[in-house]
Amino acid sequence: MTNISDLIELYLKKLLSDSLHDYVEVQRRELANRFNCVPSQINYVLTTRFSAGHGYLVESRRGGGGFVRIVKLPLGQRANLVLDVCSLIGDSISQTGAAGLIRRLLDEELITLRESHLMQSAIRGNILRISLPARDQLRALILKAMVTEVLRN
Amino acid sequence: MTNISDLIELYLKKLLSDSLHDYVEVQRRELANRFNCVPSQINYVLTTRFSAGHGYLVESRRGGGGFVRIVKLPLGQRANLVLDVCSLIGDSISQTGAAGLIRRLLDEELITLRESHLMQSAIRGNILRISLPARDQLRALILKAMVTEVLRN
DNA sequence: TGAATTAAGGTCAATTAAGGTCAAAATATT
DNA sequence: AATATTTTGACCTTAATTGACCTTAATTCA
Repeated sequence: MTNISDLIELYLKKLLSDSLHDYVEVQRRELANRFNCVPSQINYVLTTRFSAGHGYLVESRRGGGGFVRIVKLPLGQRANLVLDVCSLIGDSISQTGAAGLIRRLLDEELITLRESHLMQSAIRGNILRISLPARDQLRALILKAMVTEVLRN
Repeated sequence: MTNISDLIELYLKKLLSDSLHDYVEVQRRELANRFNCVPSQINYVLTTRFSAGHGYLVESRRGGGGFVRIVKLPLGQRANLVLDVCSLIGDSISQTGAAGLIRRLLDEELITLRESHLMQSAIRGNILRISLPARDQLRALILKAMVTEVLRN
């Protein structure tokens, strides 16, 4: 791991975790200077390691007194997301209904592929072997517990 | 045993056993240079001697500052692990028993923290609200399904 | 005030530095 | 001799680094 980009990434993440806020502000020039690289390498690091997909938001301002602000987006920002999903589940849900919902969470990148598999496996009909009205109710309970767990924070 | 591949294999295994971690990082170019062979011979050694079947995991990165990381998988991380864990669970398991097992999977880094939370939430007693002998049986079924899902591959 | 200057940051393409694949040739084994 | 394993090299893909040129904002000064 002798490349500069990784070092810059680490440095910025340290700044972020040391910060009292959920963001950090730096100067591109100053940073480039500190790491002995050209300024555009900072942009390279920002786009390859601090993209929205990585959970970051980068804002900047040019000109005198310019800066680069890196904001760490708390995962699943919307506070009522868990409530929304839980009310979507209700107190009874079919296996296909549950599958579709888990799929949506995956598409929204709120859970990983492994997590989606994990959740699917826990609520399959051949596992929850009890008679039908109760089975869908139990599935709803388990699914809501898992969603609440994984979407919080 | 005068072929280069064997020497490279030995060299890498020595690096691994000398390492403080369960992995070692090398540069393909550098290694090829050290053994006076073409870089692709390193790949040959990796695929013939450090495959998953041999209990190793190989990751790599291209480009500047690229590397090859060889991870030695802890014994038993292979296919029969699922069987072992499942027989450990049996056909009935208490909540504390399940919690301990999930904790162990986490410690062994077979699952992530989030995944462990996910699994715990799915088998809690207040979720599985049915009378007692049946509840532990249901928990065993769910847990085995989840473990099988997440540990395969 | 308004133009010139200075001080930032942005874009993009070229270059460099890795690692990957695959199949042919060479060598060992059976 | 036939088969399996090892060695080699040509060609490919990905990631990092660099630099030339562009845009925007603040400051200075005529």
